Amino acid sequence: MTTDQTSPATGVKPLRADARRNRARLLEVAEAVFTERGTGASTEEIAREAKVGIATVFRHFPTKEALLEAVLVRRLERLAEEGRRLMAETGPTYALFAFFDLVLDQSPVKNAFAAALADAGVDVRAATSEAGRALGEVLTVLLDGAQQAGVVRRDLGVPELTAILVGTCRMLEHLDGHPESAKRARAVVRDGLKARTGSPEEPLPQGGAPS
Amino acid sequence: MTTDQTSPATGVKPLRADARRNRARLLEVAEAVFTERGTGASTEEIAREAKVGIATVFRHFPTKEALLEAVLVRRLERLAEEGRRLMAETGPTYALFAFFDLVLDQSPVKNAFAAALADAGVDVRAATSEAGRALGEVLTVLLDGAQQAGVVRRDLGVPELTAILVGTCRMLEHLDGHPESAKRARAVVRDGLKARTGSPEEPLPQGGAPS
Amino acid sequence: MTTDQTSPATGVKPLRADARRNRARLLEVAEAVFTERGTGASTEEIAREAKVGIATVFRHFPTKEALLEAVLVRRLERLAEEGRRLMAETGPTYALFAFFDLVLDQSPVKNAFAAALADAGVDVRAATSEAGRALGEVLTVLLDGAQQAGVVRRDLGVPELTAILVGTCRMLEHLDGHPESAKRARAVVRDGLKARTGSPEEPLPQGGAPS
Amino acid sequence: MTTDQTSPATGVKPLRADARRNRARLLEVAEAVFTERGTGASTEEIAREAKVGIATVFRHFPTKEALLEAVLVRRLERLAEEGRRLMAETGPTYALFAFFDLVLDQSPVKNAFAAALADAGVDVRAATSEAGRALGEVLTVLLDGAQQAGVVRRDLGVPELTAILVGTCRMLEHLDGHPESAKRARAVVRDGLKARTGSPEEPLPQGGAPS
DNA sequence: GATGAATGAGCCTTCATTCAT
DNA sequence: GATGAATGAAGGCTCATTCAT
Repeated sequence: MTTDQTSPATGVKPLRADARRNRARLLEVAEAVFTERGTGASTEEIAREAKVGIATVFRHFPTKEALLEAVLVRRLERLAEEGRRLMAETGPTYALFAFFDLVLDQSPVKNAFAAALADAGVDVRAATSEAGRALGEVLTVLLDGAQQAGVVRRDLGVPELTAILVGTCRMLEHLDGHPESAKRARAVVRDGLKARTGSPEEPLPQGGAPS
Repeated sequence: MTTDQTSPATGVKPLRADARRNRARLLEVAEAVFTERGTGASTEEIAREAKVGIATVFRHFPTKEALLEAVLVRRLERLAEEGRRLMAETGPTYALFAFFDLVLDQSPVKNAFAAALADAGVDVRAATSEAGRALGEVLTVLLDGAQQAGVVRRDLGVPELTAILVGTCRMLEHLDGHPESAKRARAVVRDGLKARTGSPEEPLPQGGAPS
Repeated sequence: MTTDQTSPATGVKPLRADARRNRARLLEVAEAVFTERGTGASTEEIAREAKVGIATVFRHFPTKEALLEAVLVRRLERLAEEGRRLMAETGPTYALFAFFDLVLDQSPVKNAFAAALADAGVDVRAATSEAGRALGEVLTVLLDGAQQAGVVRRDLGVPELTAILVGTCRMLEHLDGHPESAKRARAVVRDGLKARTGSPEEPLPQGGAPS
Repeated sequence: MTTDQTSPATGVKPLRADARRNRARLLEVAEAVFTERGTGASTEEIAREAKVGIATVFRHFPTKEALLEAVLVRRLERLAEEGRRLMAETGPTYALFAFFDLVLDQSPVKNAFAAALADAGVDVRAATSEAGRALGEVLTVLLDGAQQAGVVRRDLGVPELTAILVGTCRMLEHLDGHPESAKRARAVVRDGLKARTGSPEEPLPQGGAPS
């Protein structure tokens, strides 16, 4: 489900076998390179690392920005998938926290999830994208579950949740190499998310911020 | 106190009047441009915006990185100053939260405090720099005060605090244009910072401190 | 022999036809431009003269210095080749003088052999380079031959020879446009090279060697 | 005679005391810097080393080229003076060789006499300059003396002599750090200059090359 | 007359993107 | 469809030279 390859209704001509392989490898490599060297990494470097001619990159992704977007989409898709999995495996009470941990546990350097989201205004489009919406739905389910279970304060919606996740990524990035400190910073956010006993927050109004 | 112009003992030759004006304007403009367009903004653009020849920029800051650093230092100095002021005006119990609010209230776009800190490895040097150390001291005082007053959990140190501040900036950046959501995200962090165990009697300041 | 195009064992990927053409043209043009306007000539000018985009120059030679070095290497290679040829065709007695004449006969303007050798410390690496060593060997053979034949003083080695050649280039450069004077200056050096003591019977070649 | 300062007939307004001092120091420093770092050394560096504002340099020498020329002229003047001295002290037989040695003994690095002469076409004007002509006359005397004394071949004129001197500088520059080799190279030139016994060269025609 | 800040042209180099093979 | 060479627009930085103090 991650990469559409044979879905008959997409209207996209099915790629040749090698082309599909190239595309997949490119995405893989691009993700690695972008997260390691930042989005400023050169297209040529990605091509080299993927052992592909530069022109091949541009055949698959007409623009560097398109490549970035594709990488982001893949990430969002994967996150949505993992969210669904956690919901099923862990149950509503803990799934949200498990999801948080899962995202944050990715090496902070590798975790340019945030960076990718914010960079170059790509996020705007990403939010409206299919993948963005799908992830939004998953997050909604996770959040609802946790709130129903009474373990997360009720005044939060998906937009806040996303922002908090992104911000926490940044925190940990800043504390890279200091695991003890990182642990404490995470505790701060986790405790802040918890439903506060004896202070019933007003419920969320509908429709507010970007997902 | 920010710009020495008559201090007799600094050892730095006092700049000519016009030069000082240009330098100041450059820093101002550079801060604006860097925060608006990111640190990738071209030196030439800054020169243009400051109505100055490109060489003038390089006369004042021999390197783009030097310019970035200068902007950052200025910011750190300002923050330290404001921290000191808040401590004096607001008292130890509320000063830390007031400082947080003050930092976060700066237009999130302008608040590339985080970005500047993280970018280009500048932060490393910045941390060791005079300005970084000064700010560190102020933060220490603020944090100690709040912890002594029992309003902030005791397992936090300045590094965690800084990271949390940076991360929260990011959060709000992500929620730019959605003040209600931003308010809630801030509440999450604020609550997370509060001392947890057995101190329900200590009322937390609501939405900042009296100023 | 100068440019390998089909040699199967070089390990360097054979360039595409057009690329090879460009590379060759670039070297040609660069040699001309550098010798005419000095090594300070701009890369852009070379690109323009070669009717090539500036980036093409940098694709072939990642650095201006690399380009300079390539030009120099080519020169050294050519010289070594000609030295070998002269040795074979002219014989040990006259080959060295013939080589001198050949080098000096190149239009003095074009003869920045010296300039290239001395400029920018490139010479250091050049001397250790393959090409430098090859030329050194050829010179050794030429010199040995001439000394064995008794036509060149025995207190000279290759280093002195090289320096004398370079210096004589400079002389002639200085006398460009005045062939009579140049001829006399050459005679001075030639006579100075001759074996001095007790070998008057060996007649020196007049004005070069039979070719 | 080296620097005209009070000569009433030059038409140049006599400089203020400090101005004259500055001019002298500038020439001194410029000579040092140019010979050490090459003529590419920046004007600003010279100003700094001379402890003078950059504008002062341009007040005295309206152009970098003008400065270079002035340095060269000073050199030529000094050389002429030393030539005269040697003629007087050493006598016609040895004066020319002494002059050669004197020039060549200057540290080859410092001996950008050649470089300066050749660079930027300055030499052309220099040759026609007062200083150039003066040096030419001295050289004529030296050469004539040596030829009359029978220690230098008769087919040489001043142009050839100059070129040989320049070229020999280059030789030694190339052999910098190898005094033994340098000594041998010098011997080659010296021997080449000597009158050859039993091969009476044809006398020089009048008027041939630049001085 | 001295100073040093300002200037803009120019240099080397990089990079996303297009074109010929 | 893949390849890699070619392209030109920037970008950071330097330097001779001019201008205001």
